[in-house]
Amino acid sequence: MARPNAGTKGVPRLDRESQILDVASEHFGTQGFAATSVAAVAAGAGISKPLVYSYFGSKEGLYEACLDRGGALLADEMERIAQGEAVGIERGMHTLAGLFVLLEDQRYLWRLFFDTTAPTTGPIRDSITHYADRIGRLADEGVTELMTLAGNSDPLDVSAMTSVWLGIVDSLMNWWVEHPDQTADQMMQRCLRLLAALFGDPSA
Amino acid sequence: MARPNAGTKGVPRLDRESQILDVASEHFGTQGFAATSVAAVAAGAGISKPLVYSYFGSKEGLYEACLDRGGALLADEMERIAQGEAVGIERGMHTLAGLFVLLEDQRYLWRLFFDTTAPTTGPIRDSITHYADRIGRLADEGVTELMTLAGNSDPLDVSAMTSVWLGIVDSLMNWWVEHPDQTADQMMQRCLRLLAALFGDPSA
DNA sequence: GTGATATGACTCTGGGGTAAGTTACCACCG
DNA sequence: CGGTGGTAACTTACCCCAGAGTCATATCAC
Repeated sequence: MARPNAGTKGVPRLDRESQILDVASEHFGTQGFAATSVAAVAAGAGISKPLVYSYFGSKEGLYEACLDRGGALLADEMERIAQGEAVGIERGMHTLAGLFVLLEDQRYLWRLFFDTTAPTTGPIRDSITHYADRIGRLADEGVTELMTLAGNSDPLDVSAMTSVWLGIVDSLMNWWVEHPDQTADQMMQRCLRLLAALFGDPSA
Repeated sequence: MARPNAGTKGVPRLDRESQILDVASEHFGTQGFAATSVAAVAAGAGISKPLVYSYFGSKEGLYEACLDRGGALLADEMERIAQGEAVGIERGMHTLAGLFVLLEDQRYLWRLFFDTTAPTTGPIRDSITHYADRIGRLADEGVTELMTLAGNSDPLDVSAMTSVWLGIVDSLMNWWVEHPDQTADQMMQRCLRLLAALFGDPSA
């Protein structure tokens, strides 16, 4: 029977995969795993569902591919930043600056790794754990430095502080999503002002 | 045909409703709306699915009932705390102390109002908005005070700082969920230590 | 022609929602 | 104080559909 839209459109697999991952990451990042449907992703990419399955195997495979691409991007950049000389609060600010620039066009990416509706078993669990650990280790490192300088090295305190730090990043990313007109630079300036307000920085 | 488990078990409606809401709030709060199934809630409460529907009408009705009960509890307590004299960081600490005591046995409750998989239309949207606004207004009030004292009253700055503050509360609640052995009092002491580490409090 | 790109039209399962029936409690009547 | 009808509390067994996943086929580049 006639299938008027079939046949290649001349888009190579790797390009198409990348395009699908763009759409899928946004859906997963904003709606969450459970609330995202593969059909919606396919429609968003302007293709049909079977092509998505042909390239990624399953919904979980698609999510995993998003995690791998996004996680590598995030973790690599954060590890690069962590090699700087800054410590304590300053290191945190450098990290934020890097994240703002990196994620300006995909602000939802951060949330992929904090989705409570994601499956907690199998390769997805592993992938989330892997990248969350890489990111978390850097956060932990920075927080440990800061806490040690302040004379506190209680492991639970460090753990809680790390969680708070990641929560701060999370809430800034969410706020940014809701304020699309804000540039990365404006975000950074804002963070510096907030910091100044908190610490009564005389330069404010 | 035989229905060996049918018939009343002598539990009055209001008691049963409350029990269902306990289970449902925990599921919704930990798994999120989309990833929670009514059957699982019913099983958790030791009853069958139709009873849940008989009492709450729909999955959304059930969620709304959770929101109403939890939201009233949260907002009332936070409004009570806000009547105190404390300002700035101190007010924040008082709020945390109150929340820790209030939520010691239902730490997931906070997350009901920050679930991205919840429907964004209809009465649920209204209910979330209502309580999030009540809570958010208090947070905004406290943050505005703090920022004004520091000489910054830019509305976007205040908005972002409020978001960060709510994010801090959120991350502390999440950390608490993952550390069930920690008491409310221990949490409060920990927060004071973290604050001291940040601000170099000489009393530390 | 061959293989990569692509799709229409299916199947099937999980979970929201329902119809109809069962049992226990209780108020009221005799 | 026993019967008895009404209602509240409950269940089994089902319907139904959205969405995950598949199959057979069609088109195009080379």
